[in-house]
Amino acid sequence: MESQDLRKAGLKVTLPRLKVLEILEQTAQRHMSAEDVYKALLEMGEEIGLATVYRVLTQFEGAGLVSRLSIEGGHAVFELVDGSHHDHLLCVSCNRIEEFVDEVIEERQRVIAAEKGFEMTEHSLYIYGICKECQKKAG
Amino acid sequence: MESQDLRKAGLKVTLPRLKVLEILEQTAQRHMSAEDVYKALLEMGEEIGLATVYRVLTQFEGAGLVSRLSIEGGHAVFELVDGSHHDHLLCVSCNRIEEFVDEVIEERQRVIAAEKGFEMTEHSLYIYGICKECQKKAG
DNA sequence: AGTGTAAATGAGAAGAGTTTTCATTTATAT
DNA sequence: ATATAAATGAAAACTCTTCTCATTTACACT
Ligand SMILES: [Mn+2]
Ligand SMILES: [Mn+2]
Ligand SMILES: [Zn+2]
Ligand SMILES: [Zn+2]
Repeated sequence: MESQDLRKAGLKVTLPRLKVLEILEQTAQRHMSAEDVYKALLEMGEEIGLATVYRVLTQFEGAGLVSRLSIEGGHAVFELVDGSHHDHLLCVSCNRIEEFVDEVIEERQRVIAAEKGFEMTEHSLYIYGICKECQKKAG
Repeated sequence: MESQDLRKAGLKVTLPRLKVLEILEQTAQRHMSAEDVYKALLEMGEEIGLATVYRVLTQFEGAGLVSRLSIEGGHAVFELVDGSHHDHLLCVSCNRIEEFVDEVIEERQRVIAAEKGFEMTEHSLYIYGICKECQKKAG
């Protein structure tokens, strides 16, 4: 029951918020742009404005329910937070997104930040490339 | 003499291109937005349009003379390519940018891409945090 | 040096993605 | 039920960047 998650975040339980959560939970694609969410809502018969979708996603991000990927050149993409941090591989040809966790990289980042005297708050790591399927298609 | 670099890249040797190169070479700040370059040109007395600055920087990027950082939420930032690849640390408080190279991370990225069947074309890694100076100021 | 032609430029319009504004509606505490 | 603060929708605004198109420029070839 996600009404509780909303209340915990200090957010009123509204239809747009519940529906956006529902989309994020039930969608086949884990990573969705605001536009994707907006269209999924329309297909579901919910006429929720795009501005509201942006607002709600941003609030969810603030509440730690959702994380935002800022992909080079493109739209922001959102995904439900499900506990653990991970980074991403992106196919530049078909936009497929894969996830990975690498403790070696995570640790090196901490060391580098410490060496430079930085108090690390976060990091963003994207590996761009051509996925297996797209390599096949290209021959 | 950088006219040669331009010619090698198949670009005509024009005043805007020479001046943008000059700015990038002589500036104190290694990392500059298009706007920064534009303003530096104005201060130098060169009335070169912002659209031209964007065009020239994008062409320089294509020619491998310049690389572009896509920083979360903000403007793109450009820097002269000087041989080796490096990644960046960014202070979220004062926008200071520091550079680092870490072969362990570079290698792990190759391994991860290979494991996922990706042909890696590039990567982007930013460590966000608070720099030493800003930590002092904040107490 | 002069000429032709393709490329480059400047100014402003357009574009994409996202945020803001503001009048109206809604959730929720009383 | 009522009051009130918060949320919403629609459109406008915003920011950064690219495009359009008329004019200018670089440079290959006389
Ligand atoms: Mn993910
Ligand atoms: Mn750099
Ligand atoms: Zn692909
Ligand atoms: Zn700082």
